[in-house]
Amino acid sequence: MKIIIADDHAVVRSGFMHILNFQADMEVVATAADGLEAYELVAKHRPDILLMDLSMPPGESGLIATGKIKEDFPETKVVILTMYDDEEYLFHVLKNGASGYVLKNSPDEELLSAIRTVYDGGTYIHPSMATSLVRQFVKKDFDEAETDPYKMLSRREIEVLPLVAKGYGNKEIAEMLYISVKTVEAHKSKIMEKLNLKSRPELVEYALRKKFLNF
Amino acid sequence: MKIIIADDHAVVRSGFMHILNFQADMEVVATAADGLEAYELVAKHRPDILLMDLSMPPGESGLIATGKIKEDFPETKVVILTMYDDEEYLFHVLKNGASGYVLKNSPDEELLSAIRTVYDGGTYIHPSMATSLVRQFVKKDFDEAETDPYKMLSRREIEVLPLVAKGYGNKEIAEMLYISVKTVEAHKSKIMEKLNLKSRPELVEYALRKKFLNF
DNA sequence: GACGGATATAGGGAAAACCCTAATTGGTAC
DNA sequence: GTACCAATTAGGGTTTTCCCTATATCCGTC
Repeated sequence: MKIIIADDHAVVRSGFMHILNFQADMEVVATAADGLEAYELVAKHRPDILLMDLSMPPGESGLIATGKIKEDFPETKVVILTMYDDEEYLFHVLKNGASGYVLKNSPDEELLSAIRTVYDGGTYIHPSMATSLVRQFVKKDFDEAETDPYKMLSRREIEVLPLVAKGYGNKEIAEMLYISVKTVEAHKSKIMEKLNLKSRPELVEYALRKKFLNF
Repeated sequence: MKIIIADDHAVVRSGFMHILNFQADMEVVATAADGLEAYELVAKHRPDILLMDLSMPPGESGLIATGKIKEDFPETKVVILTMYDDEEYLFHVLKNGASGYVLKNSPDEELLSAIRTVYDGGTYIHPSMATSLVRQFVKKDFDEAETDPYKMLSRREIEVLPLVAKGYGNKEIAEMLYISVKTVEAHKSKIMEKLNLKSRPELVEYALRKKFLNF
């Protein structure tokens, strides 16, 4: 099978190429540094499999590219390789047409197995994430708006989130916003519920990721 | 030369191993998923080179591990492989004793060249960062004592600071570091005293400014 | 030996966070 | 009218943090 690898890190691309070219049934025909380049190479080489990183800053992301490639080159199957085990990413990627979702923190054998499963017409998802997928499938239809904190959270929640993340106490936040401590607690709890965050460190990380912490 | 690879992503480790084992003069003798494991493997194998990622959450970071390894195994040379091209990271890493700093967004040849340079007793820095280093070197005597957390804080304090800033509770940090809650409280208090920080938000801001939160 | 720093830990009380539950009001959509 | 969400607030119990004080050991320096 013909494979293209897309990852923003050159030595990482090279490493994957070495792994895959060791397999008798796999041949890496090209490598790309971002989604745009991946699209162009898919158009040129028409591979069986595109193995692509999800996040390739500053270039086009694997998510965007997946959608375009599935639309224009449906015979090429996309396997996403990523560090993100957050189910939100998984859902987005699958909705955009990817056939596989593999974590970078997986052994080679799993990556190879995923590629072969997808090549044979199946869909591969890391087992630890399959449960999340089923649960989410049962819920109401997933909506694009749900990835954007500005659409998921209320205005007040958007005010409270960075303050909590910056380490201000509930009492301090209450004084800043002219509300009661109980209200702050309630907002924080609701934020974590809406964003499915289980701990304060997760909240801080989320705030950092979403660039909420500009001092 | 004997090499150990440390990176939190299994397939990435494997990829690097493939690249390096292709070289007649290189042999990968072990791989580690975090700083702690890297330390143990260095103790066991006494490699010539440790090729290590800078950020390996949730395990011990490459920065912390570099300091420990340089202290206890000075004959092993550390090459940091990272996505971070920010000079702040570079300086911290070099101060902690690393001999090489290579960006993941580099071609194989550069990685191999860096390893060989370091093995031969040199120091390797990506050319794009060398200018920054010289500029900062000129400034450094003037500013260093005042602003350098690595001079102001003890090793343990440097471990505790980012954890506090990330929102982990004292109890959680105590469990992570195998110390008592009281010790965590003491370290945090000492950190704030030394850095003249008056509140938790100031501590978080400091940690962000000094780029402690991606470690 | 004296001193200081690093690391570790304790006691104890007050304050705060966490967590669960519950309620009210206003606005909007059906 | 009903249901839902946002904003606000409460009660109450448990856990944790904060803050102050104190101690011990080890190591390095003078």
